[in-house]
Amino acid sequence: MDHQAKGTRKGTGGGKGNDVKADLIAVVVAVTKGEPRVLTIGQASALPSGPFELDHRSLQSGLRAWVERQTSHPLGYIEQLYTFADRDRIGDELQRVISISYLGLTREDQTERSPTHGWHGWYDYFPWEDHRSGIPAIVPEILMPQLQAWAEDADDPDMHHDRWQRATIAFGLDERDWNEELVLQRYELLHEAALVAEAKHSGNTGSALSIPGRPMTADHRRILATGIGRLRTKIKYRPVVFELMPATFTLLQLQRTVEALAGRLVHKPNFRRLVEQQDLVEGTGETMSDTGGRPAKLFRFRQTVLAERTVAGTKLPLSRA
Amino acid sequence: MDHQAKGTRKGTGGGKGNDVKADLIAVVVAVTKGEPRVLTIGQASALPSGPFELDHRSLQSGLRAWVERQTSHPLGYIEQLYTFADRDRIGDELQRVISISYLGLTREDQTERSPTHGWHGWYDYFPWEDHRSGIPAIVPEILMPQLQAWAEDADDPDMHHDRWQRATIAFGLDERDWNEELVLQRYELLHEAALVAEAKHSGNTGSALSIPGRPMTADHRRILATGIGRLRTKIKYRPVVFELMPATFTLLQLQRTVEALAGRLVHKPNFRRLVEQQDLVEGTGETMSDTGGRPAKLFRFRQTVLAERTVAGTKLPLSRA
DNA sequence: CCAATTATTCTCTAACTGAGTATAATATGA
DNA sequence: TCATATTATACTCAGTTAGAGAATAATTGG
Repeated sequence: MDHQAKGTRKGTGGGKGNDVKADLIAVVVAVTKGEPRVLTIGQASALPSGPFELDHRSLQSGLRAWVERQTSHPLGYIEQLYTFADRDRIGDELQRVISISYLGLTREDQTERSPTHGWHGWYDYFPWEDHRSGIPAIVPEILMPQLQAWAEDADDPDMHHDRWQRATIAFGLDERDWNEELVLQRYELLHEAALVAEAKHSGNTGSALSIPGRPMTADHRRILATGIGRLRTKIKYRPVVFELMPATFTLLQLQRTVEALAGRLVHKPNFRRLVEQQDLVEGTGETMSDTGGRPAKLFRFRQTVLAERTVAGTKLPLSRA
Repeated sequence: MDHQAKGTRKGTGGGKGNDVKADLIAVVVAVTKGEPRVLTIGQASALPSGPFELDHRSLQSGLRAWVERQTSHPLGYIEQLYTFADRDRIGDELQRVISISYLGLTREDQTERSPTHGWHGWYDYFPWEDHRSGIPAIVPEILMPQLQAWAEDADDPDMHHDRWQRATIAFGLDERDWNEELVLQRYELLHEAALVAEAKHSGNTGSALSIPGRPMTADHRRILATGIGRLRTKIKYRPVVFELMPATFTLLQLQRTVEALAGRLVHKPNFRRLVEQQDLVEGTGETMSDTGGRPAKLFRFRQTVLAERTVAGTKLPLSRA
């Protein structure tokens, strides 16, 4: 009954039939005591989220409002991640839901502890992603056999080959090395192979017991994977670790934070060299008497770097072993 | 220009008034005869777009449907860019519009020419972005003086300094070199300084005549800037140029395409070295008698690379001069 | 055949990376 | 007190890569 919008909109326009709900959803990350953690609500199984409302000034401010309402935790740096509109996000209504996801970085507020929200180590959700102490046992012992079985379960040889190749690429098998950025690819592969709890459409082949990692509501774990992947990529070329560090810190603390995010260790002397060469930090003059050993100099980030944040090339060395 | 927006306010069926319209909008790029071009509709002043509808299977397929309906041009590779929900995207209705933008890569169909759509060189919209023949005159002669004036127009010294610093970073002044990826930052800077036609809120200081680049509807030019920036970043580490090339090509053609996108020239021998070292291409055995001179070998992309597209590190050398 | 033009291959140097070693400054405990 | 463990910090070195330029090859057009 209502078409022919004059000028403004072409095709099917003014009708309510195509209206959607827009959800804002946040992956909020902090690193506490060398562990990367994510802000959750409910039983640690959901990310903070809520509808985009008319009185939100922008998507960003709407997101901030929701996170602060649900967790009373203020947000610093945020950046858009991805917009989803999957079929399986529709409830029993006919209406669709669009999810606009964001990545946020903060420092964890150590004082307060609330029943409405919590911080959880992100490797609880992705145990195969932490390679700081070598390849986690779960990879060769559980994931690879299951993925191989899944590949062999394919209909034709081409599909078999394709599945297995994707697995080897994603998990860095034969000759290839582990690429810590492929967090999303790995999760989606496991999802496709029905090895994560969220994938329970068709016949679950009794492998339910070996399903790895803590699951989340709806597609929240996929969104978390997106956020982790983005952050792992980003720390390599933009100085965003800042947002996760206290005002002053030792170089080892900085290194441990990077390692926590990347899920792999870096070569200490090379790390220092790069950080100092790039003038990312400056000494405060003070030192810190840490856990036994020579006291470490304290550093802070240089203001200039923050100013040029949009541009600066902050190559952090992420080497093997 | 308004229609009798029925039920769009508080009582949309099933909704509480927070429903939104979701628009899909596409930056479709091709490179023809060494010029990067973008697919437009209308008077070359709008990008293909349309509402996300209930019968679209996904955001991607909805976008494909709209582009093909409006331009009868099929899309190959597409990737999500960004989701906007600005105030100024609202018409005079109360309802909001969310724009989900995508980047698409194709080859231009040389045969057909239609009145409903067209291809336009993207440097028409961003004349300051093409540095293939050195710094365009418009930068030192028009943009920098205007930006300086804008900086000096600031309220306090801090703001002055901040504005000018952003300008020097974005346009690669004193000591810094031009960073071709900062397309969006530059456009937003010019927008903020009211140097582009789209920024006509407050008093336009008579500089209307010198406003550079062809404007677009609403914020389409900003979305185009986002797409160009993303593409310029991406060609450096992922083999996406493929999508823009014919089945076989010479190495110089490949180089010219990269240069067209990046808006800067590269060193020919180094370019070849990198492309060949990485096994991106393989010779077809044939050669091409080009425009006078030694015939060039023809190449095609290797299948393996396409398979590993998600992972491969395709470093293209983008040097100065 | 000569000049112009483009393709292709090589060379050289500076910079950067990955990895390992050496030295310095503190705490701890025999 | 002094050796030892522990962490911080500095230095070295080989292999690789990046930027730039030179040299050679195969054409076309006079």
